[in-house]
Amino acid sequence: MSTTPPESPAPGVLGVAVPTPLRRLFDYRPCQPAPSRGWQPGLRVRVPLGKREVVGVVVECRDTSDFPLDQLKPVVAWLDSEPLPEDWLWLCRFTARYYQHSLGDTLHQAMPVLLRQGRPLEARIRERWQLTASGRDIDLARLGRARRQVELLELLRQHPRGVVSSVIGAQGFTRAQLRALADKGLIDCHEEPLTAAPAPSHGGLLAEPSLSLNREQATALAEMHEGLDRYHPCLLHGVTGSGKTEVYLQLIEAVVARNRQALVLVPEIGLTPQTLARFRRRFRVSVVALHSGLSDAERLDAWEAARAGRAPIVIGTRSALFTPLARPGAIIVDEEHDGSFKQQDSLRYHARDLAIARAHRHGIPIVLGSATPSLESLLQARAGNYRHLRLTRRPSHHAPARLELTDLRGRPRQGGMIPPTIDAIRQALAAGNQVLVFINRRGFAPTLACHACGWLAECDHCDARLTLHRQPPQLTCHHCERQRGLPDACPECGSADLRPLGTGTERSEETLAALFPEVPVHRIDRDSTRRKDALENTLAEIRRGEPCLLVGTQMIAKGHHLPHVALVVVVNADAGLYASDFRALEHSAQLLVQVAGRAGRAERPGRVLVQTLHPDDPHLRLLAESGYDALAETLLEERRLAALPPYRFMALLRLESPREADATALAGEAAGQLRQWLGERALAVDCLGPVPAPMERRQNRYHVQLMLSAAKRGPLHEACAWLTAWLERAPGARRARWALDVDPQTLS
DNA sequence: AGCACGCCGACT
DNA sequence: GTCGGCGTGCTC
Repeated sequence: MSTTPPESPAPGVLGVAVPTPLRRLFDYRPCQPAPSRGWQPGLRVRVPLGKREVVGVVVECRDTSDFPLDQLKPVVAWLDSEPLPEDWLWLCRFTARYYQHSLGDTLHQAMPVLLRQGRPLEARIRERWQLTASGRDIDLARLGRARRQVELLELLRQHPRGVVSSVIGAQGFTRAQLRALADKGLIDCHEEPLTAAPAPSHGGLLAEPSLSLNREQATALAEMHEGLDRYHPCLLHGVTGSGKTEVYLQLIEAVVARNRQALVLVPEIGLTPQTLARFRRRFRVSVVALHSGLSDAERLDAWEAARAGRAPIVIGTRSALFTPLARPGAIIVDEEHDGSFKQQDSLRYHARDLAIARAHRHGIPIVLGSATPSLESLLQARAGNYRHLRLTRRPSHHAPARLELTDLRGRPRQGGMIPPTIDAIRQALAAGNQVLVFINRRGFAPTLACHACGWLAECDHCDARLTLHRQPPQLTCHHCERQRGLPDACPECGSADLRPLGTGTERSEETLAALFPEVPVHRIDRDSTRRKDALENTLAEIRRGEPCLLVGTQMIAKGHHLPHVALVVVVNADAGLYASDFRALEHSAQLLVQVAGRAGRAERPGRVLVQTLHPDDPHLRLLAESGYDALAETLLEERRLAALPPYRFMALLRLESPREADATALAGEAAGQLRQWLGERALAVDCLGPVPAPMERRQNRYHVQLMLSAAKRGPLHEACAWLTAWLERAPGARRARWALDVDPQTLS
């Protein structure tokens, strides 16, 4: 710190954000003594709240309160002497405001668990032992009979940069032996953070050389290089296999070379050991990965290292967006169209959108990468707000595999597949290739039906069919996870003629195993990969390249390189074609392209067979014949004509209650009040509803919604702010749970 | 959200 | 007699 902060008088009141859903600050009196550098926004404090004590964050320091001053409780204790980073605080405040969420709750979610619990924010320390000059020179014979001390010296001689005490302990040396050598002046130790960057070694930043770039990649990278010191959003729009990752790596290289940090966000399914390994192989500096396997302590270490600037490269999923950075240099959002960037409960933020805001605030470049960009990002690029950088070439020089639509109508199916499909699989296997069969439904069959009376197995708690599973045999609801045993007879008519209806991954696996007994069949879905490492083991087996069949859900479509797959079969492409959700087409096109991209990645062109009941569907045909970009243009135009996002902004008020009437009544009252308020101010915001949610009953709760939309964000935001304030005060608002979803990703 | 209080039904 | 169901209200 070069300058001391201007002496400000001790504030009489602290506005504290506490972890409750209430969208306001709670005021407290400062405690004695004050933190050494005075009271400042960003300090964590322990405060009394009702009957309990919670960890809050000071947000305002002032001298007045709307609450009676004599009723203010004092802060119990401060937990930081230095505030949490200002940028981080800014990001949380922006997020809370944009998504109409409580600031206290937002701050809590943006913090590692241990900070929420009041743990101090400091680097954990370890000891590193090294030889002193005399330790280096001494003749080992002079240590006499102290055999272990000699061995310890020898160990340290092999490691000129020192050895940490945990390693020394693991080798069976004792504290006493260390002390003895230290007392003789032969060794000494210093303390370093547990997450200390490896000492700079010769050979520079890279551990392996960069790959050479083709012209398009080089152009994209040069474009990014030009804007390293300013907000510079780029849409890196590159077909599968066009080398987006190499562009990311070289951008990161430039950022780290300037002593700045890079933050990389990947979809939930994209943070695979291979992805991580590729980053770690390339750089000599540490790559901090925030994945689900970390303990709370490791998460805090990573957060602290990033905040202190010791982590040059941070990579993680959605929540990693909230990692503080001491010297932000660039943000990369890979597969920016992926749905997992939007949190679907509680604080419903979109990490990609917040990443844009964050990059803007920091004044740094941001790269959104995708083979199938979201319509939102495409529109921004088209409007000139994002630089549109295209990568159209694949190193293998094949065009990406074409989708071949095959007509399911009137043909017999086995495991969901028609004879020509099965023939194609046979040929591909005979040629020594691997085949991927994609079905976006896990389980054996989507439901169980009575052939005598038409009864269907339905969930008691949701408006949904139960999925039939074979391993283990039971009926499961995929919406509430309830499980039931298989009935022996139809509960309606008593008939024993119960049959599976439709096809899931288990059933295709079974059919394929019977049809092709000579090759192994690997199933990859949430059920088969529940065991830890199961997915990685299966993928390792597949990468060996022996002919085999892969059956899986979208889990297999995303992120994995499967170079030996020559044929991809999409069992049913129709799910997204006629769904009620306006984004269903966009998402299913992205998924189809993603799946198709698995075919022919190595030196062979691949085939993609897409089975459909609607081979003449214009959207499907456009996708198959002209590709994603052409379809996206059409979809954009349709959205514009229908006044839907991204041409209009939306917010969804979701209400739920065990009694339908409670949710509907509250929604109706809120709608009435809001419409009146909108009318008085002549605000251009539409309010539709209350309408039942697409699946009205889930887990025995009834879901109702109110849809707000507007051509401009401003009025919509105002309406949302007013609505949440009204609901928070409304007397009957506790009869139903409610949540506002700004920029909803799905309407269900 | 927690966590209290408070008032009515079936049990050791 | 009390254990406990969830309606209602409050948290600086």
